[in-house]
Amino acid sequence: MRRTHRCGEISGELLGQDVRLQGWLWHERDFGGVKFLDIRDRAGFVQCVIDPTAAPGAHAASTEWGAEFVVEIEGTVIAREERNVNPDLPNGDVEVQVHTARLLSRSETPPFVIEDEPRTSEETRLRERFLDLRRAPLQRSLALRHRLSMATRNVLDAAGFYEIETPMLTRSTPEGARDYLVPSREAPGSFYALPQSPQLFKQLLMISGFDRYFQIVRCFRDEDLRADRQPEFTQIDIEMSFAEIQDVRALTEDLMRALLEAAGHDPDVEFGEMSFREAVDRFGSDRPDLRYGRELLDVSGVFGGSGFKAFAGVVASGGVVKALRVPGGGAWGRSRFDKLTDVARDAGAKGLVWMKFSEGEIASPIAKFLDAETIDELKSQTKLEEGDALLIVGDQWEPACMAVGGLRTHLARSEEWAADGMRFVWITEFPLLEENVEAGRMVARHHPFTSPMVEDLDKLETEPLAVRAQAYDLVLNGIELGGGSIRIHESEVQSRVFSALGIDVEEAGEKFGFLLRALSFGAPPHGGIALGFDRIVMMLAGLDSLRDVIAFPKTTSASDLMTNAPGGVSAAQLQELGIEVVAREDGE
RNA sequence: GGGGCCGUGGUCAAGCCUGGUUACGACGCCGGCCUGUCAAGCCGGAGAUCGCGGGUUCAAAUCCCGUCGGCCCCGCCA
Repeated sequence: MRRTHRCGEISGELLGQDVRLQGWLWHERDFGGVKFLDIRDRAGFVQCVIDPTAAPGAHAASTEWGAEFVVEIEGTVIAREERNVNPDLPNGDVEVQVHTARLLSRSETPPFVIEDEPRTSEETRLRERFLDLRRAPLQRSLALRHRLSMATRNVLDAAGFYEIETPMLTRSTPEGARDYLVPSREAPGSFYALPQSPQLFKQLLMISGFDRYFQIVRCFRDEDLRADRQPEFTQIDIEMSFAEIQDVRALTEDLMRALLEAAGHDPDVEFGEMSFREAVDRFGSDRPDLRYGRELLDVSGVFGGSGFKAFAGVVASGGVVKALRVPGGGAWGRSRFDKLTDVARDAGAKGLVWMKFSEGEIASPIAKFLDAETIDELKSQTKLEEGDALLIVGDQWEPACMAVGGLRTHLARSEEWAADGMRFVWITEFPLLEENVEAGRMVARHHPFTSPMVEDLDKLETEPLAVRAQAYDLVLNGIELGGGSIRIHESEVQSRVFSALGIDVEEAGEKFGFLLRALSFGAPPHGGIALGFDRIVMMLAGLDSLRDVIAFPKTTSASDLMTNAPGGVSAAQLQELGIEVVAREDGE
């Protein structure tokens, strides 16, 4: 017999109705006589009451039940007496008076209690993920995830986009992250790569004339993980033809507003815009969190001719001196500043100079190098007030900004600077290329198919690092939600970019020949964006770990504690693939 | 690749720094009592190779070395 309602759907609107419920026995409260059962399903739970005199059969049947048994009860929805109402529950004003009770499935004693706030380790939760997923917060996360994916499809369908699937078994290409490889049985020694993104395929779809494409698609990157990074993750991948930056951005903003609405947030948000240069200069980050100010201050002028030779030298050689004013920092002791020095070093600084203003006195390790006039100027330029501290780094522009930006981000977390809210900002005008010290050559900052800004095209050969890209990132509260670009649609420009990247004609032909060939057959101008779907769900759910919005996530070492993946395979499987596993030498 | 924190009954966790009788406690579990609770309550009970391996010591959960696993961060990754 089928259920008549979900447990969480029982409410005052059903008073007097007979219902049949099927769900998991959550809590049981047995008073010897009257007994309460909370029956739970994905919609919520409802209290069911068994009166031993009115329903002796049900009372007897339920005596052997335990937590997480799957049960069926039939009963009548009744109002609770005034004194028994639980105002903390959505349906705490009613209960189900049980007539009959039936066991559908037994349960072992669960390793942990299913409850909203888990009193167990994440390790145990991941090992027993099927039980962890029964918890209401995860049920809510995945329900939200579903609503957001539906909203995405609705918005993009209405805007004329086709959802088209692209291969999961593709080929490894240079650039970007490390690939996950899949060995070929037909061609031993050859490998497929799982896609880092469908980048090339979506461009080919544009060249094929599909005009507007999207896909909610799994991507794979074999790199070290973080709370906001999983080895496999989901992107909302979008590409459109005959589009310029503003078209992609406007569409993305429409989509984000729809997603905010679907998640129950105010969709009336502003999308700021800031060039990469401005973001680094003001916030020391290419993904600034605008929920708090604390902008970087440029004090190069103060230190330029000062007695502190290290900074004076930096300024003389074209560098800058950047400072962060920290209210409350005047009370900090030496050890706190030492820790911040470590933070600054992690962020690339050679060192950190601090200065604090407390009880009318300036204290700083470099105070003895500065005359009173310089200190006064520093105080007035930074609007330094009693109780503040200054954190100061001198270096070339980008490393100096990024180091102070690292301090800003670090202190924002420990000092809880961020206010509530959703602060979106587009970061634009990224450098097309950047220097990769390890590789000893240029690499694409976004990817090698990104179009340079037209006005910078001439510098591609002469001053490549000054070339800006038609690329843009969408940042929300300091988290990068995604990024995209207008692509190169002329094979001649593509060849010049490959050349700037140090990819020779032969290599380009071997790895990307199909793209270059496609570009030569009439490629429309096109561009797009890829948004991190897991991150969007995480942000809109107000969570801070991707693992809480993915049904079956992996650990920071890319393993699945439930299935124990990755695992070994049989010798026969390896032989079929022509693969031999060799022991890794120590120290490698 | 590097740094930090952690691993003790089914679960969470104290003890570890300063080595020494039966390893504190809570939740859960089992038994009993209880007719209005909602993390029900009260009484009683069972349950632990202290992640694994080695070392130091008369003696190791505790100190040392290695290793495996989890979390956070840097590098890496968009």
